[in-house]
Amino acid sequence: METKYRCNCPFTSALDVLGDKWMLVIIKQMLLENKETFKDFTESDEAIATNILSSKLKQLEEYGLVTKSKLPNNKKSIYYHLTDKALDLTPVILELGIWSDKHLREAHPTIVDDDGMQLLRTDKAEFGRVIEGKYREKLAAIMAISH
Amino acid sequence: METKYRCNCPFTSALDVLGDKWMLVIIKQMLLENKETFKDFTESDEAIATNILSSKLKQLEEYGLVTKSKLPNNKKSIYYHLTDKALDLTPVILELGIWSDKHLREAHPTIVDDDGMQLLRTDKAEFGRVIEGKYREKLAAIMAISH
DNA sequence: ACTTTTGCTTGCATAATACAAGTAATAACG
DNA sequence: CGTTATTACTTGTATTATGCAAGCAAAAGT
Repeated sequence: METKYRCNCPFTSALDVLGDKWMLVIIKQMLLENKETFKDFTESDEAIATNILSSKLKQLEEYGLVTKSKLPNNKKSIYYHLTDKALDLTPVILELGIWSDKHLREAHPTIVDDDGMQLLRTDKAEFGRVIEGKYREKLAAIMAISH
Repeated sequence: METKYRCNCPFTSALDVLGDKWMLVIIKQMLLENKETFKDFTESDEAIATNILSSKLKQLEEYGLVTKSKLPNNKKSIYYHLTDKALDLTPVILELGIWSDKHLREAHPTIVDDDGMQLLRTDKAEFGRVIEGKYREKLAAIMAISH
């Protein structure tokens, strides 16, 4: 893969990497929904096809947004996790959620509105700290035992 | 057009609307680069094809992100502008820019780094206020004379 | 041993995007 | 007034991205 950047605009360049149907969704699933393995992703609500998932995970790796590891007690499963570069996309994802919460409910009334969304609405920074903290904890645990 | 939302996740739903190669780029061009007419867009660095531009502008209208107007002294040009719903995407666009600034320069060294980017880096909130303020001013001027 | 699970790949269908050309309605110019 | 240029598109075709179904090898479970 060799990304063709459309131009020198930083905003457009970000979208050259992330502007498709799946990249940010997969990152969100890892960050917010504890998805770690191939199977986890295939079972998610978004129902990504396995060939797309496979190719997107490869792209994410090439961009340095995702790394893989195996756990010693499980030779079958591969664990995917986010790098710091991907964790720095947290604000982008949060802002998308805030916008969605405010503007998409009219067209799409069944969008979830749980405690998490309420926290995001009332204290975005705290929401960000909480999820990033949780993710880093989990990551540390996995890294400690993976090889 | 009838958007198929993949699921009830607010983040994914935002990407059902915005997650493609062009939607956020066009919004950015209007917000940050004073693009207003069909011609403006075709002449931009991103070099969008006219058929894509046409279909994306239609989508943006249908989503309530863009409206059109004509100026009394010009029967040829159609002026496209952002709605409040689209202006609320400013934080998303800024966060994409911040991420790009921090992480994409290595892979794509020619990304611009001007006064605007410096302000974005050092004072995101101020950057947001400035560009949104400027846009609203311009919009008010156009609205005052359009029919 | 046999079956199931996991992490993929392959083949084919459809949808999104790209490129080139053409068109109708203005507007500008001689 | 007639000719040319500009603007906002559409149409046709090629290429790329995504979707769906099936298959497959390695590991795990029974």
